[in-house]
Amino acid sequence: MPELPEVETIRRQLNAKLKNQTIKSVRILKTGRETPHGQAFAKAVTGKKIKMIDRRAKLLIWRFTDGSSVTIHLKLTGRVILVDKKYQPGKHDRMVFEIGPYHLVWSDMRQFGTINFLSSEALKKKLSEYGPEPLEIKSEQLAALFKSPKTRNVKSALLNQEVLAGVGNIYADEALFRSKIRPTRKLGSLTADDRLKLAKAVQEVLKQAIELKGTSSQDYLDAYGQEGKFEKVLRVYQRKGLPCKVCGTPIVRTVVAQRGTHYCPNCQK
DNA sequence: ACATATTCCTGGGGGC
DNA sequence: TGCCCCCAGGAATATG
Repeated sequence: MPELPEVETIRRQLNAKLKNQTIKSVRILKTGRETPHGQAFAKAVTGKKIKMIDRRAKLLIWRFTDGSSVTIHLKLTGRVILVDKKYQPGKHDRMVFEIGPYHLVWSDMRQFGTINFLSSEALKKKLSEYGPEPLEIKSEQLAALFKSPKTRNVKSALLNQEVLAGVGNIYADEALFRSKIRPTRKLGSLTADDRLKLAKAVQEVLKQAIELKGTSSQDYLDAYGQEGKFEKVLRVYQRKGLPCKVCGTPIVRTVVAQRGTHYCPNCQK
């Protein structure tokens, strides 16, 4: 599922192609997850010139030269892929864009994803709801976010987009493993050393995942339809019952904060 | 101000 | 082989 590293990978790929290009047409194949609804969406974005492709949290943002924008949240199974002009739309495709000489398809098997056309004010408001970008602050600043509330468990803090932006289930579990912290720990039980280790682990995991172009354990593909390679270095996520790569103890899967949660019962205290 | 439950949805896996 | 049931999960929303 697309988290910060996956969306950042797509952002870089799209920005290289779509910057300074104009949206020539929008074909809506399936309505319901866009605002404004239906043809009003197509009408709003047709003719807009892309100033840059941006990202905030897990949100892909097409910033237009007039200050308006399109935001796409891929949720669990969304894909945004550059295709050629002869492309035949598939079952799960929702929209096909013609942008300068390029063609772009947005698809979403489980239909959780959203796409919105926003005024500059609406975008500003939306982005203000997110916590800081973990790769744009110092590890000490990131560590400070894990101080309170003391009763919140550390996994739900990592997943909460208002605490920090962009971490989802895969990288939360991987960062907790790397910092040897059990996902059920309350923030109030973490030492200053735990918080700093966790902050550094979050940053390391996200950076490495961007280098490897994300994780494709489920449905994620990048803007060229390619899989990410982070899956090969996963240490706990989706490794239930497999031996811990550090100590050999079988990895445990439980549910924390309504999410499947993987950890090593020996390494993570 | 926290946790927990529910909702959206489809493909895939387990059970028989 | 083929049902049926259940489950994954981001985040908005409702409820405790």
